[in-house]
Amino acid sequence: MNQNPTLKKIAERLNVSISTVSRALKDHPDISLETKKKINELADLLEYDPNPYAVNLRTHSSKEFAVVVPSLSNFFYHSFISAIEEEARIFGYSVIIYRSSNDAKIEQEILKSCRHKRVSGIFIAITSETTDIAPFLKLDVHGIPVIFFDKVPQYESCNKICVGDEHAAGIAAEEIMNKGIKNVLAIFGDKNMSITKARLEKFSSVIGQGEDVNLQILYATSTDEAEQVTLAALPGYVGRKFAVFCMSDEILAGSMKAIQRKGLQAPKDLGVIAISDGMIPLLFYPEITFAETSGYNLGKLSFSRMMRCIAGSSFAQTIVDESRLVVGGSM
Amino acid sequence: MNQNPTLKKIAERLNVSISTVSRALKDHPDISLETKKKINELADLLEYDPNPYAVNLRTHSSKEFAVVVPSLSNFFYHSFISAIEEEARIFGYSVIIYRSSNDAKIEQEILKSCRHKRVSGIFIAITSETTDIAPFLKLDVHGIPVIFFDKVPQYESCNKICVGDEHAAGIAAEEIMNKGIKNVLAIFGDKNMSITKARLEKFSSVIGQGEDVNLQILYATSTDEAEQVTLAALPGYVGRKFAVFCMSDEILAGSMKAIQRKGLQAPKDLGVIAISDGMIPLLFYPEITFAETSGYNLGKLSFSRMMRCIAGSSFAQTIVDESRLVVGGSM
DNA sequence: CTGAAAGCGCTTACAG
DNA sequence: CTGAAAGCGCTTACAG
Repeated sequence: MNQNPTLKKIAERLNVSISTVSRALKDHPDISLETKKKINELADLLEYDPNPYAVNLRTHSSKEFAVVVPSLSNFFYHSFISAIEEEARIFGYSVIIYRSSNDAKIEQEILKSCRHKRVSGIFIAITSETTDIAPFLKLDVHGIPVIFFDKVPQYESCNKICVGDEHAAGIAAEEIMNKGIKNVLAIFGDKNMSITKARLEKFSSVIGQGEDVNLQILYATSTDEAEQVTLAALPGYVGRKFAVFCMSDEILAGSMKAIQRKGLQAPKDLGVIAISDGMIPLLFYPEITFAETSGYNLGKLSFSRMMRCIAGSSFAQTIVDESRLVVGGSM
Repeated sequence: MNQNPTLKKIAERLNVSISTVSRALKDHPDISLETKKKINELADLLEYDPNPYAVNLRTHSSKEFAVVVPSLSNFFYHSFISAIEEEARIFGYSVIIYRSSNDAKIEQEILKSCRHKRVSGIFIAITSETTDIAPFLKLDVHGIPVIFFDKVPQYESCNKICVGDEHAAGIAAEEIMNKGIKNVLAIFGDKNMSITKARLEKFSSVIGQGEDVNLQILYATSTDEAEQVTLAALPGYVGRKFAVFCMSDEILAGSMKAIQRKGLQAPKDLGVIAISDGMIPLLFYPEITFAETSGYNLGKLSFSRMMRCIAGSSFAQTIVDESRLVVGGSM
């Protein structure tokens, strides 16, 4: 059973010291070209790769980023992770993905593991239960930068990269206004979430600028509930020119079920518009028009912020990514 | 900046040797109860946790499993990972998730990283490009068990945990027969994939047992293509009693779009049935009837196989998880 | 230009 | 029951 090659083995075979091999492999200027050449050749031949545990033990640094998300079955996080991986590859980092299952206790365990592993940095969308952000700040102090994305804490002084909730809600509302629709049924998520508040406020304010507009606002905390409330509200609109706005994919899935159940078809019988990461709107015909919240963009932004932190930038910053309208056939 | 506590620090504070601390913390019988007690108390107080790099360097073993999947935006893999994490937590292992992006080169890099990290075991769904399985076998030889799941290689002598393709196709076909439907439009995926062959063969054979049954088989390698081929085929069926069978979620998404586009509604105008992991069928009203392929079950099966390998079982085994019918309202 | 040595934090065979 | 010592594989200040 051939073991992984080590510096020692290479050194013995070449009759040089371990130090020399180590230096040659990292192209240290002290080592002669000739020595470097023969060492590199043998290392290539043996497919030498440094033992990451030994390196870490010595240097206290891993070239690893951690990404922590509440859930993986989510197009938005998926594209976020894609963006991080793309960038990380370029800079020679690898990416470890953790899933908190939206459980604050698991999140704490993951954090601890990240600390012990001395990851180079953490990208995290916190759970909805997370209240204590002291552990995160502590990591930052210990030299492990933390970039919060999407689900971020209220606390001001940390690095936050967010979806432009107001902006997305605004362009959805404008699209409704542009179509001259005067009756609007808007379904929002959990009243207590800051994301709901931000989207609701902007949406209402834009819609409120129209004349004679009739806006009904409902809330749902799950896909099932969204189906129920939409189902109950729809009869009041049938026959009139109206639009349904869904503030998220979770809501959209439920509302679309209610709409199908009532036998209504967009854009003939009603308009449908959502804020979405872009997966679910494509499953229907016609495709649903939506204000896109792009995980991919957020990933790119987060990564460049991370690299700045690693380079030593210490001030915290909140970055907001703007949304764009993706036109389907549902309005 | 307070560093992480180490054995040395605890030893110094308590005026004992590092060896004693190490032993006390792992409840070694040699150490007196009294000593153990005071050491454990201090360790708790300091929130001591062994440095995983040092432990690994010494013992050549990490308590980590790697899960490698082609894609994360997939309900099936998501529930597979859930199952693995649940079990791993119980046994004190942590789980690292890698994504190969269905790229054989990235897969190789991940494998290399797993080897260097000396993970305790690997669960992998291989890419569709993967042809050389020698690297996997090599890991097995080096004492890192590899459990293939879902997307598995042809090679016989390895541990494979698969979805029951034949079984799922069989129960979907039976459901169609039971409903007395004589016209069947079946859409399958990439002709070259073994999964397609297995499902097709069983499906055809069960349908073939019916009398006067008219079966049309089409292929599509993407959601868009599924939409196109379904769209082209539908007009031939309108007005007759017929069913559409979709062999996967990818196909289902496309076919449903075509069905919606033609203004057809299940179960009034046609029957719809699929093989699915259970996410997409729930987005429609009525919900689509499907033969379930459960990632969760597969995860549980894979994990118990893994633990057996770690315990020393050396013979390879192929396990097939059977499917069950989830009745929606589409038939 | 090259090497010997110390040390990262742990485990464990050996000695007492 | 406890400790000194070696060593896992690496890096780097120090010496020559």
